[in-house]
Amino acid sequence: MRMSEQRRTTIKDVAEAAEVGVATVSRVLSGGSASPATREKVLAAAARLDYRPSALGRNLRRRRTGGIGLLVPDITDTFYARLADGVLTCAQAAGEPVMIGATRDDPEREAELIGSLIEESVERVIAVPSGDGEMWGPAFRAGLSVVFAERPVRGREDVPAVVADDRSGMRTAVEYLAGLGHRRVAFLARHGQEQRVRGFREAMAALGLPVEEELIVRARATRDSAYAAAAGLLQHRTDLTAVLAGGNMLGEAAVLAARELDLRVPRDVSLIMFDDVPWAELCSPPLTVISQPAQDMGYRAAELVLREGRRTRGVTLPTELIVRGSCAARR
Amino acid sequence: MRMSEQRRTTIKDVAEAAEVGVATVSRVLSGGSASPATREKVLAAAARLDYRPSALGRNLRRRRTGGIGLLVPDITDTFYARLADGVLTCAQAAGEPVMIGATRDDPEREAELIGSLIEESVERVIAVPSGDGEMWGPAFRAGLSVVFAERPVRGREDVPAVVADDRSGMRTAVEYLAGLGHRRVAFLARHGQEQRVRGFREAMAALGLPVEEELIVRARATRDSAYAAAAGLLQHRTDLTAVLAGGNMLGEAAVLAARELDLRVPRDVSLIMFDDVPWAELCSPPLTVISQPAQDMGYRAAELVLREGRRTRGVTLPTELIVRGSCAARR
DNA sequence: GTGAAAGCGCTAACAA
DNA sequence: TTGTTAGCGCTTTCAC
Repeated sequence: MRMSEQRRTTIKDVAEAAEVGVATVSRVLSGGSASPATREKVLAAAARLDYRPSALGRNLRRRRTGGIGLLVPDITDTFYARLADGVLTCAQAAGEPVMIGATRDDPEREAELIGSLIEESVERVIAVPSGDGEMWGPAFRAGLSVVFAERPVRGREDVPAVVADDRSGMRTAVEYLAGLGHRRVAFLARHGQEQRVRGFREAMAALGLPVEEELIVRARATRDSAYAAAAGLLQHRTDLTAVLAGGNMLGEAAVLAARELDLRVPRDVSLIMFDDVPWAELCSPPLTVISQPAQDMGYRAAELVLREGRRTRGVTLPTELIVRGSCAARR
Repeated sequence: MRMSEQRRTTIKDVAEAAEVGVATVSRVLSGGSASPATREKVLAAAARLDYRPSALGRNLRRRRTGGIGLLVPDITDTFYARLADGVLTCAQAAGEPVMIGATRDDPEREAELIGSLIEESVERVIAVPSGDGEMWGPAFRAGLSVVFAERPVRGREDVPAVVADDRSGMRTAVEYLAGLGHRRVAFLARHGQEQRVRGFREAMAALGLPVEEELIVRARATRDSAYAAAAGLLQHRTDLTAVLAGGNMLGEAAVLAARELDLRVPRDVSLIMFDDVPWAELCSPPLTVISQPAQDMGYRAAELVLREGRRTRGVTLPTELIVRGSCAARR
C-alpha cells in the first residue's frame, strides 16, 4: 500500500492543471509564442505545482546534454582547485551543470572518466590531460567538444588549449636566477609538463647555462611523489644552487624536503616556484614565484567550450614574476 | 567541424548487429540471464561497435539518476577541496558521477543550485549548507536524499550530517591555551559554524574563563571576509593574548593580519587554527592546529548518501591537537 | 531464453 | 495560436 508514491510533477500535470496541451506548456516555458492569456494560465499552473522540467526528458529528446565535464588530476592541489573555481563560475553564470572527476594523473582512470562522461551524454569537456592523445579517441568519436587546460596534448594540436605562457615564465625565472649568479639550477616538473621543461631548456641554453639531464626531475601529481622527487634531488645533488619548482605542490615539497635536510633557503639553496598561492607569502622565507592566472584559465576554458563556434583557437595567458624572499645571490 | 552526422550507437544497433532483440541486449549488458551463445554474440557486437549505453535513456526509464550532487561554499578553500576529494574517491569507486556546485556561502545561490540538481534528477546530495532549513524544502519535497557535511542545519536535525567533533576540538584547544596561561582568547568563526561557537563558549565557561561577545567574530567563507574579520579583531582588541581561528582560511587571514600589524606570533599573540593544512607546517612559525579529517568526512558522507538504507544517523569524526610553534605561554 | 511493445518526460513536426 | 503525435534510448513486463 503505497500512499505517498513520490511521483514527480511532469509537464502533463501542468498541462492538465492549465487546461492546455503539453506542447503549449513546453512552448511557454521555453519562451515560445503563446497568447498572453494562455501564457498566464500555464505560468500560474507551473508555479502552483512547483513544476521543474526534467532535464532528463529534455536532453534525451534533444539528444544532447547541456552540462560540461571537468577532469583534473587532483582537486586538492590548489592550482586545480582555482582552475575548477573558474570553470564553476563561468558554468554557473551560463546555467550549466558541471560534472567533475579526479584523474589522479592516471591515464587509465582518465579513460574511465571520459567513458563515463560519454555515457552521461555530456558533450563538452574541460580537461587537464594526463594521458596521451590516444586516450581521447573515444571522446572525439563520440563527438564531444573538448578544451584542454594547463597543458596541451601531443598529437592533438587541433584541440584548443588554455595554458599559461610557460616559455616566457620559465625564461623569466631562469633569467632572474642567472642574474643572481646561479648556474646549477634544477627543475622539478610534473609529468606531462613538457612545455615547461622545454621552456626551461631553452631559457638555460639562451643564457649559456649547462642543462644537465639529471637536474630535471619529474614527479606525478601527488604530494608523495612530489616529495620523493624533491628529497631525492636535494639529497643527491648537493652541488646545485637553485631549484625551480614546476608547480605549487612541487614547491611545497621542495620547502619541506629542504627543511628536512637542514638546507637553509635561500642561503644554501634558492627556490622559485611556478604558481602563486596564498601560503607562499606566509612561508618562511616567503616564496618567490612565477604566478599564473589559474582561475582565469578555468574561466576562459569554460568560455571556449561553451561557445558553440567551432574552430576556436587556444589561449595563452601571461605569467608574472613575484619576487619575495626565497632566492639569494650566489656568493 | 563534424563531417558525418555523428549518430550515437544505440542499443538497437547492437541488437541488429548481434541479430537479437533489444531486450536481450539490455539483459546481457546488465547481467541478466541469457544463453552463453547469445551472451557471446551480444558482447562481441557491443565491443565491435564500441557501444556505450546512454545514461539518459536508462535514467529516464528508471526515473532516477544515479549521480550525486555536491555543494560546497568554495572549492578554493583546501578544506572543502579535501572534502570534495573524499566524495570523489568514494563516488568514483561506486561508479557514480558527481555534479559539483559552489554556493559561495550564499543561500540564494544555494537554492538555485538545489533547483538545478532537481532538474537534473540527481537524487542524492552532499552539501555544506549555507542557508537555513527552509532552503531545503524543495529538495525534500522532490524526494532527494541529502547528507550534510561539516555542519548540520538548524531545523533539519533529521537529516544525517557528517561533522567533526567540534565540541571536543574546541575544548582541547581552549584547554591548551588556558594551560599556557591565556585568558583573553578570541574566536574567529565562519558564519554558520555555530557548533564551534557553542563549543568554544562551553569550553571557556568550563574553565572559568570570561567569554566576551566582542571577542567572537564571524566572517563569510571568502578570503576577503576572513581577512577583514581578522584584521578588525587584531586591530581593535590589543588586549587579547590568543586567537583561535575556526578554519584554515580564517587562520591564514589571522597570520596575514598579524604580520600586517607587526604583531609577532607567538610573542605578541598566540594562534591556533582549526583544520590542518600542508602550509601550516611551512608557515613561520609553524601553526599549532586542531586537525580534522576532511577527506574522510567527504568519503563518509558519500558512503552515507549512497547507502540506500534510509534512517541513517550522522557521523561525528574525531579531531586532534597538533602542537607546533604558534602558541606560547603567556608571561 | 527471447522478443514485442509499452512507456519514462520532454520537444518538434505537423495539423487544425 | 494551439493540440496531437511521434519518437529520443533505454528497461521491463508479458507473451511466446
